[in-house]
Amino acid sequence: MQSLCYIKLPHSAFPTPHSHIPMTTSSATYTPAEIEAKWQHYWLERKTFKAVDCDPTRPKLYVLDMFPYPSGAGLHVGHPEGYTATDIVCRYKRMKGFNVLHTMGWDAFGLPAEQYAMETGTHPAVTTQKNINRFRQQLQSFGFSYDWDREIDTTDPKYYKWTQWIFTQLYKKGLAYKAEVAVNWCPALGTVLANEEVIDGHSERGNHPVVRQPMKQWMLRITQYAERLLDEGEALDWPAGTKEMQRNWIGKSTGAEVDFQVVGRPEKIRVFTTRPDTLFGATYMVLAPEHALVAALTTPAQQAAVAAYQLAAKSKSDMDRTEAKDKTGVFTGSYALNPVNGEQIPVWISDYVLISYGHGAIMAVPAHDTRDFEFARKFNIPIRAIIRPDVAAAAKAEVSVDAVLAGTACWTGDGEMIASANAEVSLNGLPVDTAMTTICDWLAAKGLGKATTQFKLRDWLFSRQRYWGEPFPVAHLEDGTEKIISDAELPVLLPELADFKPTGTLDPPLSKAKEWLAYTDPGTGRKGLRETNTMPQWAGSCWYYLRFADPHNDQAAWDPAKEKYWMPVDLYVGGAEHAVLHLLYARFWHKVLFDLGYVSTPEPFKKLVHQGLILGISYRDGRGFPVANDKVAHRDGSHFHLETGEELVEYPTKMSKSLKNVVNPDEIVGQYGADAFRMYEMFMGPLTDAKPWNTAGVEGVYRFLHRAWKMIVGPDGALAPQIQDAPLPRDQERLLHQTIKKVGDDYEAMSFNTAISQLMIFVNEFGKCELRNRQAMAAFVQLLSPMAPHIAEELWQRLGHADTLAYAPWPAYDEEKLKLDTLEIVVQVNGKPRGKITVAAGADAAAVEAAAQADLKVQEHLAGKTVVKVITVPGRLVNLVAR
RNA sequence: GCCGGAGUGGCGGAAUUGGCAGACGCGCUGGACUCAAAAUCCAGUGACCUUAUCAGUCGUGCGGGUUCGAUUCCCGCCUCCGGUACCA
Repeated sequence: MQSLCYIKLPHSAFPTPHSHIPMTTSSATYTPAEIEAKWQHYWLERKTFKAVDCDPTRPKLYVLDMFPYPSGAGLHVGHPEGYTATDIVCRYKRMKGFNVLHTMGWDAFGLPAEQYAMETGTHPAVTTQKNINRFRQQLQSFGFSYDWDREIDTTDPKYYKWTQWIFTQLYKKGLAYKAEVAVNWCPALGTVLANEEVIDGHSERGNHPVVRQPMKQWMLRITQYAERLLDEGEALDWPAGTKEMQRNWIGKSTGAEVDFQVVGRPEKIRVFTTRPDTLFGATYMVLAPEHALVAALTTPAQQAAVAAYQLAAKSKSDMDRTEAKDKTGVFTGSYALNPVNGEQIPVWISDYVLISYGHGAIMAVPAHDTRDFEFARKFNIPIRAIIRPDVAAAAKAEVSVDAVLAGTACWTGDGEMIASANAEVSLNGLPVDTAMTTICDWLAAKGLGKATTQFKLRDWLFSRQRYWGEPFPVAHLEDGTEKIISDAELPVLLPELADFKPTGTLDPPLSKAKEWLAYTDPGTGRKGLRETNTMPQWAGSCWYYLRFADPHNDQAAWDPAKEKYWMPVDLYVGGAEHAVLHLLYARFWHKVLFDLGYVSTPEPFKKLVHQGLILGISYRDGRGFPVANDKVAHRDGSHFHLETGEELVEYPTKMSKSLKNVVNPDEIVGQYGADAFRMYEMFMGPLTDAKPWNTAGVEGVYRFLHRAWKMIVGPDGALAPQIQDAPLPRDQERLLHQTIKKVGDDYEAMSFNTAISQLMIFVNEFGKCELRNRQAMAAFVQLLSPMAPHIAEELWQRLGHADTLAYAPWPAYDEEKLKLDTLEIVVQVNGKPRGKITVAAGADAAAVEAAAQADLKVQEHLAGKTVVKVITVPGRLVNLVAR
């Protein structure tokens, strides 16, 4: 493919268009509303933050926010937290010379819009557009430096055309298939429900019973990528916890599969076990109730009990099953042969064995597995110890070795193999790993089993019985064949249905679109029906970061040259709630696209950061019950119940409508301005920590911005008279250079709260000074600008600069100027600080030590003692150890 | 239960490699300005002891340990938050 890439001149090379908002302001006081409108207008109109494709002259930086679902409620204070952090990084890096890609879009397909539509009769497309407009307006009011020309919307046919195209790529690679899968079917509502809409086996709305109903579903073979998703995730610069969660989700375990011959029948039961070394301890087997062999293995006498159990299991959701604390099960009446010792062991069914993992059947070793132990105890099945517990380990775990050997206690730890031998092989006395390979070799030689690997990860259920999603590019032809829609026929438009309510049958809403449903193959003229399932919300968010590299391309999903230039995403910031699903699905698609040669990197997101939750302030009474904020009176720093007068305790919780502790960012911006809002969000604490919102805290940064303003703007609106070109005194110069270093280092580390502290220290000092060097003021404004860009642009302009400061080179600091002439050294006696001495910066250890010993206070503490040791930390302290 | 993260003043938080705990901000107290208030500015603000100063003792969830020295490292616990759920 030929590159569509071209080099554009930076925006400043073009003449500036006219403007309706005055581009010079002269007010003497800090008026956030006025200057924020002015600069937001300026940036939008001049496209200040346009990312330049394939610019070879600058290093690129792709900084991505998790794009929001544009809900009807608008943004809450949690959204702008991560967005502010990335905006600071972007603005900082532009000044450091990077070509920054920073974009925003809308993950706009999904359930809430459809539900809202059904309640109000408004079409989801209408609600979605309205919500998007609101979100865009809100995000622009924060002054985020997005390249708005790259805005994308997953519900736009120009976008989902390519979502469908990627599906065709997966399909052609054999990674998409249909399978019978149980869905949550609610007969009363006549619809299929998503897992999150089902609570305790009942529908979230209406509380109607929900049953598990098998249905043909599209599945994606993510399991084929399990190993690579695991291995290639290791090296990523992601939070360790997130990588760990993905590892657990993928859930690789190594072990063996073993065949057990059914007694008196031709069938074999295949099981997966991670502990083939415990085969001699297997005293029964368990099949999942849904296992295909259950019918064949059930003896006439057990028929009724087995059927009843199967029925009960069917009506339970996975959740119900796992919440059951007591083990349940039914004997099938059949026996199988333990391959290592030829013993006949009973075959049971129980819902503690899951049909979807391994082979849906297990060998049970009750002596050394807690679940099997509980089951065996309940049903009086023999328990045979084949590991003698390590004495020390057993003592530590408070488990009696004798009890284990007697089969009255369970031991899952290490120990010595016993009673594990047949005529051909013995595991007795072997360590676990050797026993494992020994038995696997024996099983393989006898054709009874082999070493193998299993994953917890399942294939991805990819279809939804919903209206508001991407239609599948698939048609079912009259001759029974399935056709994947050709690229030329894409997009398959979502029909504009007026009625998209559930059909009352298992057919999805799209089956109501009669005209749309009829499909004729443009090549062969063959007729058929379109697929009526839609894709899940994950689909659009699986690749949006790629589209941002080339959002308007109608010839391809993206231009390879642009993809190669911008990818991978250098920094991705978003909530930890997406740690597994979104991030794993996106990695999966990316690897498929990589294998197909459409993208240039095997991993999409180089560095990942999760912002912490912003909590609301809540109150609870003496019994610990929460009290909604509108029922709380505040007096003298204490909190009381409006009705009962009881004193309440303040504590942080997740913001919720019911507690009335949700903070609306629009109100904060309206009252204090976007700059104060942004700074407070960053000042609350470390980005990744959960932290409580306290509106009083906004006052602090708001006051700081006022002080910063007054440091530079005089009472008449002109520059403060203290601002001059005279050189900086030594102390001020040191503070300036310290501040440049500290703020830059903190931005690199995304430690914004400490950068703000340093800027506050700077203003506290310089605000007092009668001489304020103009260059120092300009540098300060630049340091401030990533966090508070509006006030910074305004002050920059007033300091005499004609152009935006967005690309003004970041100030440099001089290591030499950070140094102090004299140092204050702490003198400790036996580790306790007892005095301070002032020494010249270059003083040698002996001189410092002598000065320390000479200090009067130190001498008091040394009285009657002998200094036996002196520890000197250069430039910091002297510790005199005395006896 | 398992996995991950965190416990520091009245509150949010800071502290480089183990080197003055509490930067910065909120709140509070006192003062200046004002007819008064708000705003602003100045000073103080971990606890205890002391009339106060100077000084001293204690202090980073709890109990131990290593070290001249521990918020930081090690061992054992407690509490809170997030994730996960019988994965053989």
